[in-house]
Amino acid sequence: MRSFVRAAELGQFQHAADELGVTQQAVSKRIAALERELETRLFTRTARGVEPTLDGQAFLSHARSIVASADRAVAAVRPGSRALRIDVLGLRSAQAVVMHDYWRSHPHIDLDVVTLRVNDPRAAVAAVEAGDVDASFRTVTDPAALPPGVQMIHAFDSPLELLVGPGHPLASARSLTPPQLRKHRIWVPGIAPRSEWGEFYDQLATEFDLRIDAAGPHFGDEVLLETLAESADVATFVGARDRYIWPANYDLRRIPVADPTPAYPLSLILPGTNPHPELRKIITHLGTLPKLPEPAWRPSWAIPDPPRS
Amino acid sequence: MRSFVRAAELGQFQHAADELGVTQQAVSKRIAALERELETRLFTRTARGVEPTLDGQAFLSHARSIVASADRAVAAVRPGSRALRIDVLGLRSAQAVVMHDYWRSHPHIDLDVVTLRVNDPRAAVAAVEAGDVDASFRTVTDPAALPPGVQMIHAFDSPLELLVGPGHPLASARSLTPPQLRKHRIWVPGIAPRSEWGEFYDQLATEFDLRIDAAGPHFGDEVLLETLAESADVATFVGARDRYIWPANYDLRRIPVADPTPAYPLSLILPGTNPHPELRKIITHLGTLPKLPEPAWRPSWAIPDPPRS
DNA sequence: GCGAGCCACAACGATCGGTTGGGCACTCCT
DNA sequence: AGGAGTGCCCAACCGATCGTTGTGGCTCGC
Repeated sequence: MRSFVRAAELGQFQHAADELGVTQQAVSKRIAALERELETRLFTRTARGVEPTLDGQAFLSHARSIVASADRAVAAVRPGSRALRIDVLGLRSAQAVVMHDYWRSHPHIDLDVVTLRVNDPRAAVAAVEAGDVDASFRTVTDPAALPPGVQMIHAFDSPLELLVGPGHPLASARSLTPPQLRKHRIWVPGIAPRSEWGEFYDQLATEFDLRIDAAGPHFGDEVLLETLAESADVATFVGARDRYIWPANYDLRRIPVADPTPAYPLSLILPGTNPHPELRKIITHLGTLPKLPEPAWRPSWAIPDPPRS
Repeated sequence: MRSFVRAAELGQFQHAADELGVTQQAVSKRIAALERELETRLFTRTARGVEPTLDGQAFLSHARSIVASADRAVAAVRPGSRALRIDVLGLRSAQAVVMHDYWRSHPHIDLDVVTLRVNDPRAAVAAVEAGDVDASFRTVTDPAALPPGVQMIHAFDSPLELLVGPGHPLASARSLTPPQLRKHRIWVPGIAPRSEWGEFYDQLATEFDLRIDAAGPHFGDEVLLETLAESADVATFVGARDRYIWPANYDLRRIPVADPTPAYPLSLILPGTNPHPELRKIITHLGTLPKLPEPAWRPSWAIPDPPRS
């Protein structure tokens, strides 16, 4: 592939061979193999070199894309000068959506979004400390326990929305207040009791006297959505930015909650010194996200938004 | 690469091997080779399969991009179901810019922009007839001479702008009319006498009594631009959409011409029957381009704009 | 504790990919 | 017109690689 690209750009097999450190015959064989595989002639041979045919021109842009991707791929795992790597809770989470948006507006950044296969935020702290990831969208409820060299900052607030099926009594509401959710069963499966989210829902339930049922195992989003779609009295919470686009969307409705807006405060754990240079831009971008509508409710451990630098 | 992607998606070497039609050992060796090359562990081996490591996750998205590009690359040259292929005069031409804009707003189209290495528009007609390209942004001045099965339609009008260096007497004008260009030498090198562009400039010069000097060989855009930049009495014409971004831009100025606006009418040669399905969308898109400001001047052979369908 | 399932290692044959050497076609220069 | 130079292709050779079969180690579940 590289031989093809360089040969097309330089117009001569010989020059491409010199650049690649092989003989001209090797390049010739590579191109010939490519042409045999594609059953197409990619170059017209002239007296002073080669020129891409129409097929060769069409192939060239894709070939460039391949070698560029290959370079990025090795750069992504090469220690030292590797791509910015950020840990998110899942590819459908608001965190991932925000990072995706950022990537779409900055297409040239070398960004890799990964998910640490751990539940304990302290493992995420260790991963940041060890350099396995450059930053992690997780929250430790006791910031004082952070080891030196690791800091946690406020990322953005994720306001909650109620997700209900078409048969639910609140299905046609345009907006809801927390007191209106009283007596309705809210099911958030797969939330561990002592986790950040468990604490969050505990505080939320206590504050507004809600019935938030965190019990029961989580059999996957499909099961949850199907249950919601068919039930007339079960609802759940999702973040406003969470990605919920399925092939079959079950006709579910997302209803914003306000007065006050309950929001989960997302944090970013990152090294205290020498963060990845691209990370600063992302933090700046996080600061430009729309603010939460006031009044808002946040759990007790929420970090105040730092002054805009 | 495909082995890696499928193994990561399926979570087992065995399943990936079955899909790829090789043995599990072969997949294992491929991954091992990849890991040796990258000097990184891409999977953690568990009792019930494999799971991507952080590096593996980071690598995965790039690997997906590579296989997708590879698939597109072969599709681009596979006869039968191949990508839409359009011939433009050059990658900096207004035609190419318009196609690039179209691609940016329709990223999923499989579009290949190529350049036929011919000067005669009849060769472009033959290429369309033979199916080497799906369409060509060229113009034959006698549409009646088109063979059956090939048609030519109006694409869009490319208004002219004057390109001058900072020392030229017209350099500070915000806009110009054709009569104001009289007595100024306009140099358009590399235009063959009997070609479409030669005819165009002939008619333009006659109409407005201009000094358009098409003589002299064309030594490349760099030479032309450098000449313009250093000369106080030479100017040239460029299309308003032509791409003229060089690392050193020589402080050249583009000055629109109006009252009337001289415009080169760009045509599209395409098969009369069974055009590529994506081509219809592009033709529709061409119809949505901003119209030429009136009054306008076009050469005698300009095709009237067809009624909007 | 034992079988099932999955991955890694070893050995072997076929194929691939590179090199050297030679040849042909074309251009340029004398 | 002829020779030097250049650029690509073909042939022969050889080492590396790739995929196969066979085997062993490991974990999980019954």
